[in-house]
Amino acid sequence: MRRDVFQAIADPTRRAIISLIALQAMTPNAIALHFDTSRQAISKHLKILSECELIKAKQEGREIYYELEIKRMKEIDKWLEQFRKIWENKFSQLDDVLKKLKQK
Amino acid sequence: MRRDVFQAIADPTRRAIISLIALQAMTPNAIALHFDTSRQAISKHLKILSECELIKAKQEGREIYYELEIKRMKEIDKWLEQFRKIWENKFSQLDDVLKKLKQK
DNA sequence: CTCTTGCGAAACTAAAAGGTTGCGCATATA
DNA sequence: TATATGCGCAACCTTTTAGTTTCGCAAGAG
Repeated sequence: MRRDVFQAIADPTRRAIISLIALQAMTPNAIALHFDTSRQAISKHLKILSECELIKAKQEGREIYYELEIKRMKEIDKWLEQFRKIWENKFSQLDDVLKKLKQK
Repeated sequence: MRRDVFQAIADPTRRAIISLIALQAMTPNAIALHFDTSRQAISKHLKILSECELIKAKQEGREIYYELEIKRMKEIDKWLEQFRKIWENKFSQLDDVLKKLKQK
C-alpha cells in the first residue's frame, strides 16, 4: 500500500483536517463536526495521516487528541525546492527585463 | 472527477515526469523511455497534468513537446505557507530557549 | 453495576486510479 | 504512393480509495 505525504495531502478532506488541527489538537469527534461525513470516515483519514506521521495521537482519558507533526510538512517543501529555484530564476529574469525597460 | 494540483502530484510517476520536464520540454515517447511503463500510460499522466495546467503542450510537426507550467507549482507553495509560519515560529521559540540556556 | 460516550476495527460497496491492448489519424520518410 | 513513426483515444481489467454500517471495547457518569 502506497503511503506517503503526497498521497496523504491529495485528499481535500485530509488537507482540511491538517489545517484544522494545525491551530490546536482535536479529537476525532470534534474534527468530524466540521465535515459532512461520519466520524468513522474521519477516523480513517486520521489513520492514514498517522501512518504518514503527519499527525500524532495523544490519549487523554477516553479522548484522543490529534495534533499536527509539522516536520513532515517540510518534506513537501523540500520537494518544491527544486522548482522554487526555477521560478525565482524566471522572476529574476523578468526583473532584468523590467530594469532594461526602465533604462530606455 | 477530482482534478487538482494536489491530486496530480500524488502519483510518484507524475512527480518524476514533472521533475524531468522541468529541465527541458520533452515528447511523450522520450518521457516514457525513463519509466518502466507504456507510452500510453505516460500519455494518461500527461493528460491529467495538462488538465491541472501543470504542463503545457507544444506541437512541432508530429511531435508534441510538453513543458512545465511553473506557476501552478506555486499553488502548492501557497498552501504550505500557512504551515511554514508555524514551523518558523517553532524554530524561533527554540532559538529563544537556546539563547536563554546560553545566558545561564 | 448499568448506561452513555469516544473511539478503532472489520466488512461491504461504489467509484476512481492506473495500467494494458488495440485502434485511427496525422506527419514524416522511402 | 506505400510505409513507418508519434500521438491521442477508447475499451477493458485490477487494485485502491473513500465512504457506509455494524460491532466491540474502554473510560466516565448515573
